[in-house]
Amino acid sequence: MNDPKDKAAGPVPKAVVGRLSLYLRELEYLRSQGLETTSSTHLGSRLGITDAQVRKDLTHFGQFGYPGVGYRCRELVDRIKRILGTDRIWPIAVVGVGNLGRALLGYHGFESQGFRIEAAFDVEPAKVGKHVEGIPIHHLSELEPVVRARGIRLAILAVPATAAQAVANLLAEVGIEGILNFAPLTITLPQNLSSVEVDLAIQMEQLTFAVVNREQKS
Amino acid sequence: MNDPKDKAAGPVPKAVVGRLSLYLRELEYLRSQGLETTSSTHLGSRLGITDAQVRKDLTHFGQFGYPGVGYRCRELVDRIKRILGTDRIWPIAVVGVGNLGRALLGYHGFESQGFRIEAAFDVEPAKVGKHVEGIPIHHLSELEPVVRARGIRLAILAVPATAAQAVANLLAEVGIEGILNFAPLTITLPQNLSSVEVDLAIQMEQLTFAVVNREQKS
DNA sequence: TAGATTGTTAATCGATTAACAATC
DNA sequence: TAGATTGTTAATCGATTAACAATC
Repeated sequence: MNDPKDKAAGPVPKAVVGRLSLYLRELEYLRSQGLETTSSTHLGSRLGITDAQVRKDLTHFGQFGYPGVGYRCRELVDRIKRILGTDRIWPIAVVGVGNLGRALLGYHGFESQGFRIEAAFDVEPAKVGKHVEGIPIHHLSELEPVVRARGIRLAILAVPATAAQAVANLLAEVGIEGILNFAPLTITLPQNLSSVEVDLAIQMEQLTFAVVNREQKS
Repeated sequence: MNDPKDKAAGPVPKAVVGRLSLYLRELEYLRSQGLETTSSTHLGSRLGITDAQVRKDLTHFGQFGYPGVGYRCRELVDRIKRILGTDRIWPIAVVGVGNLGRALLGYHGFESQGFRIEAAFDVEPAKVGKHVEGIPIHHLSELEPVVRARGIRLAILAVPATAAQAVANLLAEVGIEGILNFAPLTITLPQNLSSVEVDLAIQMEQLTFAVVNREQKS
């Protein structure tokens, strides 16, 4: 059942996991184009990654390729999904139904990757009880029973920055294991809880830096 | 006017720029708490960054600190903003007014960091001509005149994946210099155009990987 | 077989950390 | 002054790339 080849031997650098997702995305694209096999060179080229890097990254998790042939797209997709944990459906809770939260409830880019938003939470009476995109909005006080009933392990945190730490604490209490945090601040969490930060203003700043400093590069 | 100390000598690693944004965010928080000075140790601690790293990062751009004293928060905020290019207001165009685009039009996390969404674009007749959050939605064919009239240099790409490359080409044609890309694919761009990718499904995958592989870490 | 491409080792490169003289 | 903290150099660590025998 659990092919040991899919388990990493040592600790895996974060950068490698990020590239794994890129490989997965690219492989799914290649498959949609009708390709059955690909090579490390081909796979990396559009992503700006060298062939050696692609092979090295994959060997963290086992052997996936066929010398002289390359990689079978379908097989590699399955393997990477298993490594990332997206070979199953993850029910998700969205906490905070403001502009961003509402958009995420309607975002269709999650489904195909194994994520299903099952419940939303807010504290505003005007929102509680309504449905958005078919997803029920519960009061935050309902968090624990809903999370338990639905087997939700991951949450998207889309509340205002001022409320983020308190809500994060609550998520930790009810046993949530991973948080995708859109609030623009560092939240402190118990170490048995993982988080990934998405700070949109910071992403924009990376862009302005690149634009402002471009002249020097060329 | 342009203090040469704010210019990097050599090329700056991408990771350094990312941390610069984190320092900025943390410094603004510290200021909101009433602190006037801080130290490399203090600044890095909440971010999980060593004092040596903080100092090293900053010295890429000049000397900002006072031995024995630390860094003056206000001064360092101003300096980092100048480095990132956010010491001014950047007018932004949002292209694609679906769920995500609409949320971004109402997202208030941009304003305080120097970004102002000035115009939105779509091709759906039902949307064109309307206003969302006070921002006018133009037809995509109006891109060039609006971008020129408003001095827009940056765009947020929030169109479906299938349209992303074509719209990106259009953005390049009208002279946009930077793109924040929410479409889950690699777009190819002329090299005088920078882009930053935000793929939400990939962020979720980083989270599932962390959750699924946590046991091994401890 | 010849050609292609893997997995892996060794070499290179770059980034992080430790240490400390200089400074306030 | 003594204490604190910087900027910077040298040492360490880790990640990327190059090269190539093994394999299909």
